[in-house]
Amino acid sequence: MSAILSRTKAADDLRAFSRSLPMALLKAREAVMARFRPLLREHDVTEQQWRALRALTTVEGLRAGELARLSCISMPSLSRILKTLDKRGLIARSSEDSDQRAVNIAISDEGRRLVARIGPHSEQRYADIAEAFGARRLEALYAELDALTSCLAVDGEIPLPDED
Amino acid sequence: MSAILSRTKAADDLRAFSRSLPMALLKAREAVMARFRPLLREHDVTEQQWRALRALTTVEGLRAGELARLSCISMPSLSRILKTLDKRGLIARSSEDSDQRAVNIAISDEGRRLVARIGPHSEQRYADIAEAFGARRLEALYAELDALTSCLAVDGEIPLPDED
DNA sequence: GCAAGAAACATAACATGTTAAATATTAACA
DNA sequence: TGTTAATATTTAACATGTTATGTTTCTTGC
Repeated sequence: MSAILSRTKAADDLRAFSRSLPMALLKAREAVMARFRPLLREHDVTEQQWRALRALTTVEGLRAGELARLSCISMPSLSRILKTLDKRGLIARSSEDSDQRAVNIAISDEGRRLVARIGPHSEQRYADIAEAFGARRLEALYAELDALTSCLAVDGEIPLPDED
Repeated sequence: MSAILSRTKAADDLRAFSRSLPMALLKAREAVMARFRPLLREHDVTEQQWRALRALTTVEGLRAGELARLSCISMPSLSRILKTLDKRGLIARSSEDSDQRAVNIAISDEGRRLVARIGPHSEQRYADIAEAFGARRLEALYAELDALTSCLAVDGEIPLPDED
């Protein structure tokens, strides 16, 4: 019976372990990304490269720090990613006149074409997810995720974009 | 006025961009992990090492593949992590008699002591999050995340642990 | 039994995450 | 003005994620 008891205890602990918030978020993200990764891979861009390019299509001429915040990529990673995107001719970098430290980044025509090629497919996959899970339900999940994020945000932290 | 128009358009696109499910999940996860990382760092374990150790306390004697699934770590990563944990004397590896390919992994006494030291603090941070966000609300979020994950799971995919 | 295929891990190669430190430039201020 | 502190970005070092491939060990069909 000790065997049974310990087995039961193990099962309970396991359930507790599986009920970890970071892991729940990780699994959900992984499930979502599984729908996008093949598409991005077909076009030889990584998830992060895609996020950066996508952000660059929304605002012309971003500074590195701004891009990092918008695309949720850490500066060290972004620094490497920009090097790659630059080599591939998908972006252009230029230093700012008013502040020589700053780097201005703009998407190139080729980068824009790449986004234009991938974009529609990405939107389609996104629509598939919304349909499978329920559009309304998905909106509610967004709201809860945003709430959790801002609820846990420390003062010095990056806030969510204004929801005016 | 063209400037105003383009600015408005950019703002709209930006909002659409920020409304990306992968990024919402990423931000939420990041906000949560920000509460745990300092603790883990204090004890010189990474997030993934912690997940592996924690899983190993729930079931004695796991095979590598099982541990990978339970802790949501890919086999290549786990392979490296186990090497590290082994070197640090936190786990023990042994080959299985019935199947020479399989590797049995067990947490060591020292590993168990480490988990015992960190565990309570981790639980405390977890409780803090539950209090800040609302315990009930957090449970609901779990349920939605699990639902999203299984909703998007492809057939060959790893299912969620049984919720009997 | 044995050869072909599957399974369980390990390794390799490249990209990214995380932390700390370096570099260059600007701002602040005594 | 010159020295110090702060800012923007980069680089370094190490750990992990992702994909592909290698290795060993079962399994299966013949």
